[in-house]
Amino acid sequence: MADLSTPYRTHTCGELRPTHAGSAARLSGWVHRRRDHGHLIFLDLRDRHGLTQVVVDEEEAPDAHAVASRVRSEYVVMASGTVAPRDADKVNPRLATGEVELRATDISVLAESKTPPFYINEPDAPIDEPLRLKYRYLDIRREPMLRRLLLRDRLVQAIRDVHHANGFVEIETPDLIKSTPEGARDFIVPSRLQPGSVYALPQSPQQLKQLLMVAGVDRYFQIARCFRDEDLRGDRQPEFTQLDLEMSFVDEATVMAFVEAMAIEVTRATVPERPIRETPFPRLTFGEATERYGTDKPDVRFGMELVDIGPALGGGAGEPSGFRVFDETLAAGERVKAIVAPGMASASRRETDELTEAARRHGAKGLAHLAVEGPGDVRGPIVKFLRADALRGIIERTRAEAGDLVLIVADRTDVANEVLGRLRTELGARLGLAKPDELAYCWVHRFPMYQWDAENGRWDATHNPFSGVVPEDEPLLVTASGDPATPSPADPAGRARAMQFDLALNGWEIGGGSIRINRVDLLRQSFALQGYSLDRMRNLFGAMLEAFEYGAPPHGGIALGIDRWAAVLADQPTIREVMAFPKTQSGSDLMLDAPAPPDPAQFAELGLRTVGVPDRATRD
RNA sequence: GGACCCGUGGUGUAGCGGCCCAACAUGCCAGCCUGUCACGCUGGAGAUCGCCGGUUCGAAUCCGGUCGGGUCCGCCA
Repeated sequence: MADLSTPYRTHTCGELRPTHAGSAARLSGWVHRRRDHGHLIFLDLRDRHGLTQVVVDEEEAPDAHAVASRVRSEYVVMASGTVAPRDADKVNPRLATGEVELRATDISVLAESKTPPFYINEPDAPIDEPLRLKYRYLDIRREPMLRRLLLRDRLVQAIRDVHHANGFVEIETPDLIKSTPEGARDFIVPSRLQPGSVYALPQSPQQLKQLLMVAGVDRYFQIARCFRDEDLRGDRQPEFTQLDLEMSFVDEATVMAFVEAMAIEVTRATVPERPIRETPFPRLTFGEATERYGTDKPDVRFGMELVDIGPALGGGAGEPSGFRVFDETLAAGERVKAIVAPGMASASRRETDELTEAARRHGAKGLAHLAVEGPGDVRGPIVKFLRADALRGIIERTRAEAGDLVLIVADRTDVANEVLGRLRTELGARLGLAKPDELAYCWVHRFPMYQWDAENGRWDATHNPFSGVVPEDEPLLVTASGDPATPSPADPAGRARAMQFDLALNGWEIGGGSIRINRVDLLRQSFALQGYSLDRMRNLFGAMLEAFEYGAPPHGGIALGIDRWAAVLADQPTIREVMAFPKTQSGSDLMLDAPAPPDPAQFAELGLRTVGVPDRATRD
């Protein structure tokens, strides 16, 4: 360790113990709290390491006492004196340093402070978030925020350790790159040297890391800043951080195995007190995930899975169930699915109305419910329509028990899954079904390669456009017509599955990866299906396409959202809580007051002027 | 682009047509206090209720707009 001793302090505010008793010490920190007893003043001195009580006795140190009596909250103070053990009845068990105190002989004010706009010394006090963001440097002085940034530091540190221990090389890639059309809107940066041209900020280092594979780097990782100009959410900021990694000469199993082992080790190093629910991580195909949980990022801490009750209703083929909505849905080839809300049979009319309203908001035409009062005693508005055996069949298939509420959606498969998936998430939270400490990782893989973009009449990559196809599905990468220029929703390509894998944690999507296409012919074929002409491909991905002519090794990797990962590990509802300086939903930095109108001189230099924006968008 | 919620002394809340030129807690200021640790006691200052407009005899309270913040939809491979 370097020698970091300074004139300002001999110890931190979290360091002194009874073993230091009798020795001289000097502390510097912020005044956390002052307790003035007239001739005796107590100062709690705080730094990021802890809190130490400083005692100033007017008889012992009149000068120090005079200084202490004019000191206020958040003043930066240096206190020198002797470490003294406290009498047994004066020990403060809530402080790590509570068995000792510093008897000050000398106190000096290093900096005064205005009264802060909110409490820094009361960790539980609620504060309006905009205020916290404006004074983020004060917010970070508060213990909860500091604790979360320290957790994030442990996370990133553990990530670096594990990667280096496994032969990965951390390489930085540029932030001024070229715009590519896939995915989100780019942030662009005008070029001064080439007026009229722009750089784009990377949405992720995707192409660059693949080029590093072509370069032979073999195992790369980076804690990379990424930028996407889309609307914000609790789990989305315009700039965010990814753990980006890529490996050569690997298959799907190798990448997933490494990421899984890495995630476990990193989790244990970061939050050793939180149990990981299941290892190896459960693996669900995309189809299973959506059928059973109604989402591709399931929270597998609790069951309450979606159940297909079609078969209990005659499946549209046999005897009709008696309830016309169900029978017509099944006859149309659509689905009737259900979830069981445990203990909610006694839900009030108001509660069931709210659930129905939520279902409608999420796109369902309605929501049927059955309250299981006891064995054979089922109540609800649709009971009178249902044949007895259909009703019995529903209870059997859903395994609903006395006291449970069965919620049923009859709709297209995607609607039924999505609606019930959302209800499951909401009810799981409301009913407290998940153990709050538990960390439930799970893999979702075998995504469809493409989804049909009805608006543009073409196939769109479901995830990364460079993702490879599952080998046995390679023949499916064609259109029905045989010409990639005339795609249709019935093309075999729609059935092709990607070597794509997402990592979910407690219902958050924290990462997505794949084995990439490393053959130029397949890459071209895949892009052609997505409606890219050869010229457009060259313009957009020229470097990649050319590089792949020079021997691209088989490779694959993943990107994990560090902010989301940290938020879940820190048990926080938004990623803002684990970012030092986040932006508001409208993309403002309330502390720096960004974005701000441009300086016209800067604009002129770049050959730019604003058009069609309000007056306030220009600065004098 | 859309839906919904929030905006009252420094902070967090209460008040939701007249009882409010606004209450409570805490913070702040002053005085007192030698063992506190959310110290205590006494006293004091501090908000025209985000902003603009309207309804009304009367608006913190109702309505419209606007600004700011949040949740969600769209968007985000």
